[in-house]
Amino acid sequence: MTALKLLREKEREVRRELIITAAQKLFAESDFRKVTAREIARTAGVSPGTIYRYYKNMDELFLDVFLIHANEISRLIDLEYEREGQCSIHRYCEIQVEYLNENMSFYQMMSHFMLSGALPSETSKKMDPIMRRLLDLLERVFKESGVEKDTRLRAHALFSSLNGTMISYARYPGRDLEEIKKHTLRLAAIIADQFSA
Amino acid sequence: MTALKLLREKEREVRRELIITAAQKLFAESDFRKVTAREIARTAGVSPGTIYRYYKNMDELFLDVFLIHANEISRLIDLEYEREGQCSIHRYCEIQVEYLNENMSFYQMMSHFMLSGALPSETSKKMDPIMRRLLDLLERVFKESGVEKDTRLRAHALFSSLNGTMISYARYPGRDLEEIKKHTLRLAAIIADQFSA
Amino acid sequence: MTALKLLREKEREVRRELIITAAQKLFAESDFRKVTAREIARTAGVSPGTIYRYYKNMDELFLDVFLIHANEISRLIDLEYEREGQCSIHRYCEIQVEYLNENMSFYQMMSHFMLSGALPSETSKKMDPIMRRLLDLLERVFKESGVEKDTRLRAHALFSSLNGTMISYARYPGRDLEEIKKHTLRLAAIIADQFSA
Amino acid sequence: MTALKLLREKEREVRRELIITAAQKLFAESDFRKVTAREIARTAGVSPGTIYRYYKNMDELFLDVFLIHANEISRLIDLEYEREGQCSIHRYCEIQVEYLNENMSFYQMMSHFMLSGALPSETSKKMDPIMRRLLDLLERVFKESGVEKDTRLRAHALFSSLNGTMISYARYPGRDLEEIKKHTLRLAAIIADQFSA
DNA sequence: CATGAATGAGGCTTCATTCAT
DNA sequence: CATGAATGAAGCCTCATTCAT
Repeated sequence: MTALKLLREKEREVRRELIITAAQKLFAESDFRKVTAREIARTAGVSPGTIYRYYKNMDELFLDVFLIHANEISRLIDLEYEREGQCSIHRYCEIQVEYLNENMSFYQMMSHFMLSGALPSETSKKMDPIMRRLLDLLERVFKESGVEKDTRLRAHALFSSLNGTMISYARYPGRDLEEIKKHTLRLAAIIADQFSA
Repeated sequence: MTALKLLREKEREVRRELIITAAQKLFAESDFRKVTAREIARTAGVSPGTIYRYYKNMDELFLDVFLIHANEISRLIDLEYEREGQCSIHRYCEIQVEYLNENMSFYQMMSHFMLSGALPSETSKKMDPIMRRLLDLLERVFKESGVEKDTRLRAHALFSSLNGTMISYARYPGRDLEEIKKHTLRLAAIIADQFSA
Repeated sequence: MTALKLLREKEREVRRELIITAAQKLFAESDFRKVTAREIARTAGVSPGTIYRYYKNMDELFLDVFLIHANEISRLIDLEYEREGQCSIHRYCEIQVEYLNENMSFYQMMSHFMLSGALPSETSKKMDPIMRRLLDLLERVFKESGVEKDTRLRAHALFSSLNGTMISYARYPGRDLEEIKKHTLRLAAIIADQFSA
Repeated sequence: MTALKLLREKEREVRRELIITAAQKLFAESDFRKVTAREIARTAGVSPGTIYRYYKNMDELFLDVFLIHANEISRLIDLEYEREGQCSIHRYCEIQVEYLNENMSFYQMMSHFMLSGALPSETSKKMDPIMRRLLDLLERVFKESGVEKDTRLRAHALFSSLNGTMISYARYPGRDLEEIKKHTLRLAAIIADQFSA
């Protein structure tokens, strides 16, 4: 009885994973706004209708991908603490920008949601705690680096500065991915410098 | 003959202006991605087909609006120099963020282009000199503020940080435009601080 | 063995009842064409698949509801006879129209079936005896009211006239349910008058 | 100038006619609710998108067909007056029922709209005058037949009775179109009788 | 050169029905 | 026999772009 239910839930989780993974894959390949429900379904090996058993609509799926990304960055910071016992502002910037370089859909979606006008309350209800957690981590980084004033505000400023850097240079014409990574990391280092002062 | 030609060109310029102005107006009123070619045509008082005599496609028109915005920021900095004889990093940040607050389509479009994948070479050919001019100005601001090292890189970093700030908080759920302006200006001040160190 | 079988059948009957009742409830709440199989299942507390153990498809379920309605009208006429020993044409019209006012899905479904093109023979096999019984009753009403000629035809005519009245005025724009009831009853009275001549 | 405009309007009218005619043709062939926008477009020899240049949505197209039917009935009555100088209740019923037999989509649509719940105000704004005109005509028929009391109400009652007859017997299982026509005309005659009393 | 009607591919989503468990 | 997740065809409609006038 319970075993069956567990199996069901497991399967559900697996299929959801399938869909999300397919979505992420496609988003990574090109502009996420161009990716269609049908494509995701095909890539995930499910039918279009199935997506809607897991997500009320495409925006919900987008949100999910976005939140996964945000969580992953948090996890990377956690990991840094675990491994090194600390995380400098420099290191934080590096981690975030490296992550963004490899997961462009994150700030693509950030833009998507941020520029979409008022988000449905349900959306922001899901988004808020996860973003808060990320900012908490960043605030901690500041504090442990000796910054005492306006740490929350600085966390906001730094986080969005790094995103802006990516948006501004992510696909700068005439540069390939490797160059862009270098450039954005260089910019990140400068920004880190400034924020460490 | 030549007079006629001039007249023709004049008319052409006027119509182009009409279209651009209509587009800007509509973009300002809402999310630019929701604005349709027909709407722009209607607002401009021309037919949809006419838009395509002036722009190969919608993206070209977007680009034009984008470049106008970039130029306007440059002009604002110029103005500051004319009026005050100087422009501090603080003042620069203030000007840019204020402008962005009132012209959201600028960074909306920046996102649009940056996230669209490789830009057509023609696009970047138009974009480059104008962006370069803006960054030149910002570099000058740095230099005159006593910053000597990595001024170009810092210009890049600052510019994109400010944009990122706007994208991240432009439509923060639950805040009205006035609050957002205040918040982003506060963040801009912090960023300015950091970059002035 | 037999006891078990009986139990099984009992259970089957109960579940069928559950489904039908749920369907009727939902049909009563809104336009029956908008009610989905899933909704019915959910309301009945069964799974969507279960519906198909009892009905080959949705149309069969619709038919069942339709027939229940037809039977209920018959029963109301029977009741009238039991209580009053007679049933005038006027009274008949009143009963039918009152019933239709409270069970709009009846003539909604009548329309549905009648307009669907050729009904499957199985459908009409189920429909025929029940409609015949209703018309028998109405014929009897005519006969006992002293009408002798063409009673069957008149029964047909009266029955469908009353339905038509409802369809034409059921949701007359700008009138509420109470007004519609009044209006249709007034029309029914007129029709009754004509048929009593 | 004006000539061109006139031509344009002419063309517009022609294409609209094309669409409507295609729609009517398809409606006549089967259940109008099953007819899709694509089918209509294909039959009319236009693209799906074109339909939406003429109608805001499918319901508007349905409404147009409906109104055309209503007008045609009115015109048939007018014609009868022109030809015969009068129109008896019998004749009226005959005309309506004959028309309905050949244009089943009329009462299909009547049902569709009537059962759809509150009609959009724009819909009823278009519908009202045309239905009123038809009822005016029918009222005149009553008056000229010597009926003096409740003529409006009787007009309502008669009109909807005839529709109901069609809905109830239009596709009565096991009868072909010719039989149904005969049967409904017979019913119409009876109804006419009653209303003439 | 402007017009603007027509195009038609393609988007999202729904829902009756099936079928493995 | 019930379940309910998955299916996938099919619906409506939008909108950038084209092209005959």
